[in-house]
Amino acid sequence: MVTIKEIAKELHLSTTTVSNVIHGKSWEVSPATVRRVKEALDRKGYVPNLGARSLAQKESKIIGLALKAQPDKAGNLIQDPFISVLTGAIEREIRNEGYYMMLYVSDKTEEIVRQARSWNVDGLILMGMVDDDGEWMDEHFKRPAVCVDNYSKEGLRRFVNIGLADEEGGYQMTRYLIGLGHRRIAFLSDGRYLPVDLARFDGYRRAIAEAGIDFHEEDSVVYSPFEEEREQSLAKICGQLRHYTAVFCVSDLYAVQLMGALYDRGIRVPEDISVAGFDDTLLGRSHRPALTTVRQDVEEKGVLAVKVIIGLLKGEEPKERDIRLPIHLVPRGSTASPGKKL
Amino acid sequence: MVTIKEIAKELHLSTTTVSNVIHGKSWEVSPATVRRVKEALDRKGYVPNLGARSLAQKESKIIGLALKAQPDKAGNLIQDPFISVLTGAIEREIRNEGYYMMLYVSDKTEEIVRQARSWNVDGLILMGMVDDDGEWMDEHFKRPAVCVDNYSKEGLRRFVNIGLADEEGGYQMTRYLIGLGHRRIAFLSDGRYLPVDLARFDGYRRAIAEAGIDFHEEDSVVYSPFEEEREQSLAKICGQLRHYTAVFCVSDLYAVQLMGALYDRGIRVPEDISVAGFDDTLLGRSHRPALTTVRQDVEEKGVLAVKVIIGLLKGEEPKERDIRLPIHLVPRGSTASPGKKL
DNA sequence: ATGAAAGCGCTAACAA
DNA sequence: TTGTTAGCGCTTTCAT
Repeated sequence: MVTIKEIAKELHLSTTTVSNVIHGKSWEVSPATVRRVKEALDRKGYVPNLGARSLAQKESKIIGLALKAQPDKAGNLIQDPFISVLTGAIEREIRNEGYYMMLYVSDKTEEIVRQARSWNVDGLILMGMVDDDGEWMDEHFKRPAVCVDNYSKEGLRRFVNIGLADEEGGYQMTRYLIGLGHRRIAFLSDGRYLPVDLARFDGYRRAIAEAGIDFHEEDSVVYSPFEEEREQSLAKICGQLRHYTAVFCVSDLYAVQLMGALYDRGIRVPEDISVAGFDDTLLGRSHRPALTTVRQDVEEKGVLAVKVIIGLLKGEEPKERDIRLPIHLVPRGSTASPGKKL
Repeated sequence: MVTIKEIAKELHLSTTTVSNVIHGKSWEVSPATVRRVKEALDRKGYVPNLGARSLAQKESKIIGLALKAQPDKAGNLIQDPFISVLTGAIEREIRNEGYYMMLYVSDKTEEIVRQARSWNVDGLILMGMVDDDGEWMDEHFKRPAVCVDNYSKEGLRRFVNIGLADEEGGYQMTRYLIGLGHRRIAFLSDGRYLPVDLARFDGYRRAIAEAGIDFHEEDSVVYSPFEEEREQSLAKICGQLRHYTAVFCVSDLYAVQLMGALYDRGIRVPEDISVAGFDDTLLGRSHRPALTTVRQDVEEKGVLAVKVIIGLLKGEEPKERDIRLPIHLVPRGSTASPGKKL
C-alpha cells in the first residue's frame, strides 16, 4: 500500500504538501504541484489509511450502530424486519454523509461502549436501550449519541431520542375498532413489557376507557413468540379469543402469526374475528386478508437518526430532545364490523 | 481516554511492560507487576485504541461485509429477508471470533475495495458480485475474501465461494410438482437473470425435459417487482397463468406477492393453481396457505462464510473453493395435485 | 524482568 | 508555496 511519504519522496515534495492536496486545501499549494500530486496519487492508487488518520486527528469518521439485544432474545436480531429496514436506511445515510458504519449487536451495554471507544467512534446510534443502561452509557461514553425508540426516564436523558407516537397509535387503532362496532377487544403482546409495547397498550386503554368499556386483566393476552412455546401459546390464545370480536396485536409479526393459527383452526378473519397489527411491515401487507395496521415510517426514522447525529457532530444543538414521528392508520381487509359474524 | 503511556507513568513502568500485560505475555513479567498493572488498567477503565494498534501491527481485526447492490435496485437492500438474516448471522460470528464488522453497501466495486483498503480490513465477505467485478477485485484487493452466492467464471475464481445447490433445488421442486401430476408448470422470475436465478431455472428445465414435457418460451413468466410496475405486472401474470396448473417462483418473496394477487382475483391456491417458492423465508411460512418451498439454511451460509474467512486469515488452505450447501424440499399447503381443480 | 527507542501513516503547528 | 518536526497510541526489537 502506497503512503503519503512515498508519494512525497517520488515527487521531491514534503508530506505536508501531499496531505494538503489530498485534503483539497488547494490555496496552500501551487496549481502545478496540485496537478503533479494528483496525478501521482492516481497513478499509484493511493488510498488513505484511515486508522492513521483517526489517530492523528481526534475523529474517526466512524458512526457505530449498536443494537442492544434482550438477553432472552438470543437469536438473530436483525432478521426482525423493523430492525433490518432501519439498519439499511441508517447505513445508507451514514455512507452518504461520508462516514463509515460499524455494526455491533450485543446484550451487554459495556461491550457496546467498549467497542465504540476502542474504535474511537465519533458518535453512536443506539437501539433497544432500557433504563438501566442509561447511567452506564452516560458515564462511560462521552460523545454524541442518539437513541431510537427509547422510553427510559433515567440516564439516557442526555441523548436525543427518535421515537414514535406509540400511545397515539394504540389509541387510534383501538378507536377505529370501536368505531367498527367492536366492544370486546383483546390486546395481544409478549410478556416482555417493552416500553414501546406498553405505550401502545396505554393507547388501547385510553381508547376503551373513553368508550366506556371496562378493562379486565384477561383482555391482555400474552403470546410467547419463541420457537418452542409458540404453537402451544397460539393454541391457548385461539381459545381465549373466542370471547372477543377483535384483537389488537402489538406488532405485525405477532398479528400474522396469530392469523396463521386462526386459519389453521378454521376461524375466519375478519368474519369471526378482526385482527389488527402495528408497524406495517411487508409481512402484514403480503398476508391475505391484508392486515389492518398502524403504519410507521421506519426509513424516516433511520434517516432522522443519522441526520441528528451528524448535526450533533457538527456541534449543532438539537431543537428537540424527544422527537416523536407520527403514525398513520392503515385499514385493510383483516378488520370488519362484528356484525358480519352472524 | 487513558492510554498505555499514562498507566505506565503512574506505575513507574515502561509502556512495553504494560503492553505485555495487556497481551497476556505474563511470562515476560513478574506476577507482582502483572497484578499491579491489571489493577490500574481496571481502575482507570483502560480501553485499547484499535486504530493505533492496527497502525502498529499489520492487521486491523476488521472484517468487511460488502453488499454489492445492483444499480437498478436502488432501495434498501438489507430489507430483503435473505440479506438481513445473512447479515445478522455474519455479524454474530465475526463478533464471536473476536473481530469487528464494517458494513458497506454499494453498487460500485471500486468504492467497496477502496473502503476496505482504507480501513485495512483483514478480510472481506462479498455478496452480489458479478463477473465484471472479479478482475477489479482481484487486482486491487490482495487479502483473503470469500464470496457468497457467486457464480462468476472469471476473476472471482481466486476467492472461495459459499453457494447453494440452486440447480438441484430447481430440479427437485419441479420434479415434486410433476410428481403431483402437474404438466403445465410456469417458472416465474424477474427480468434480471441473476446467476442464482438462472441456476434454479436450469434445474426446472432439466426436470421438465426429463419428464418429457416441452418447454415454451412463454412458460417463463417475468415479474417486475418494482413498486411502480408491480401491480400491472401481477395483473398480466394472473392472466398468463390461466393456462397453467402450477407456478414455480424463483423466490418466496415473489411467490407470496403472486399469491396475494391471485387471492385478490378469487383464484384459489392450491385448488386452482399450485404455487411454489424458493428460500423458505418467514414470509412464506406465515402465509396461508403456507408456501411450499425449497429451504436453504441462510444462517449456516453466514456461519460458514465467517468460518472460511477466519481460516484464511490463519493461513489455512480451504479444502474446497466452491462450496455448495444443500437444499431441502419443504412441501406445504400451497401445492396440491391438479386434480383438485375440478 | 524491565526499559529505551523506533516506527506504523497521517496531520498540523510552525518555520522558512 | 513548501518543508521540518512533533506527536497521535501502540507494538516490537534490542538492550540492559
